[in-house]
Amino acid sequence: MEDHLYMQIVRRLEQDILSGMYGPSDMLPSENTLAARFNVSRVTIRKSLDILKNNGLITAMHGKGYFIKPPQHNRYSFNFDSNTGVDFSHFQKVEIIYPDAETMAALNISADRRVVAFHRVQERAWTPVAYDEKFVPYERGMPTVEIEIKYAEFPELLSARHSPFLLKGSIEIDIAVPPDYVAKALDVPPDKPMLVMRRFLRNRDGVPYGFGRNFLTREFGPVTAESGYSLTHKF
Amino acid sequence: MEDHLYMQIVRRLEQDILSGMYGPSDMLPSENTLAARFNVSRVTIRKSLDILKNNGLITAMHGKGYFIKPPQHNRYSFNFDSNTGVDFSHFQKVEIIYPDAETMAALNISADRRVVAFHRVQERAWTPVAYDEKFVPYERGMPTVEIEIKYAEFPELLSARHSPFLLKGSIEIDIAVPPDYVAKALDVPPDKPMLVMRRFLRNRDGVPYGFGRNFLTREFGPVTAESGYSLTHKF
DNA sequence: AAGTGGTCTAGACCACTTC
DNA sequence: AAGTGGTCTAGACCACTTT
Repeated sequence: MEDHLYMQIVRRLEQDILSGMYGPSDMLPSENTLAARFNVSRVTIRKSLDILKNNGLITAMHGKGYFIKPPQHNRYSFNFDSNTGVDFSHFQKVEIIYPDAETMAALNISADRRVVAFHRVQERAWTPVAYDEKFVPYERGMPTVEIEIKYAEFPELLSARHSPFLLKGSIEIDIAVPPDYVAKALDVPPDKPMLVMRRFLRNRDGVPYGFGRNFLTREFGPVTAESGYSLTHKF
Repeated sequence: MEDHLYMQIVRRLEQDILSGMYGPSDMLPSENTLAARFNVSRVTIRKSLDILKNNGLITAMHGKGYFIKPPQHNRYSFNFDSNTGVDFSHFQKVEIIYPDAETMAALNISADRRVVAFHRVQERAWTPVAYDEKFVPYERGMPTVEIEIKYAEFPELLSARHSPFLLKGSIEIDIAVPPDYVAKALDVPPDKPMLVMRRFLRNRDGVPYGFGRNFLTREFGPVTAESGYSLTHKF
């Protein structure tokens, strides 16, 4: 338990709000009222209210007051670890190849430019549930493939060589027929569409740095995302 | 342009960090140093640093200092509006029906309990690209279907009747064969799997309040999500 | 001991809203 | 004019890390 004043107040107000003490779009007591009630300075109250604001419980209106805010259900977020829902990551191979059409487009490179490809099968309970492949443009003077293996993570591989904090990531969740080698490795029938997560890493100027595909079997299950408040503690 | 001191400082530090002035896991100058440099009080500097902290650019270590934080690419978020990527929402019908197996499970109700179902086809450029259906347990004393129509949004419908700030939302993105009436309405071949987003609304105790399915055609495109810093302004 | 971030205070002034 | 949130200050004390 945190024993800081502002945290106590945050938890207290959280409880009050979630318990329905205030109706939707009701007003909270003013900063000065709250400061007096909790016997703290206005600065401390403001710190508490700031946290509630950031967590989406309330919004402040200048000159009016603080209002209860219904949870927003239009922004969803989910974790992607390339390890979530996976017991074991069976490394397949690293190779330097000419990219397929999709990889070419994703990395914005021409057909004669080769890429380093990392392949692995992801298992759960000794059953393959996903296939993950990552592509990085191959550059002369790159460390040998053997050395790359220990950087086989993505984007960690890139972080080691480029300014990591310049990178922006995005994911596209789609449905696609996997390449034959993926279907074979996952032991699923070919020509059957699968859930696929395409990952893109770009720098701030939009220049692609890496591209990855993650094919998920039925056993893997759906991709799940959540919305609503973020609370400082559970009830 | 904001002319507040703390915002000027935030933008300035953002630029410095993103331009690569500090290496990864480098230290920022101390609060006192920054306060002196920008000629503001320590409180103001802390407010600026707090914002950078919340946006994921830095982390503070007690007794040590502030450190540049590489962007995290394991948490992704996306918008779901049931209107994004859609021009026009063609309302199909509202009906009170007995639920299918999936809806029964999602709403945790028995087979003899009826549900109110809302159907609509979502179009882009006069072409159907998605089918959206929502299910709510039917209760005696509910307003008539005609009245419900104006609440045909989801979860707004529920918000009006239940404590809205008690609701938690989640989405499952999956691949599924649509029901015949969906395939027909979207003019896609039956028995072909589609991208589907299942939406769940529960209260804080996990009790289901609403369930929805959103079938996306190939024309709709992938679901896209983003990771990385959240910046206070664009460069 | 010196430096760092973390908490908290009392008070000033401003901008906005309501009466 | 009174009340509200928003910005900013100077200063105190604490907890943690380094030297």
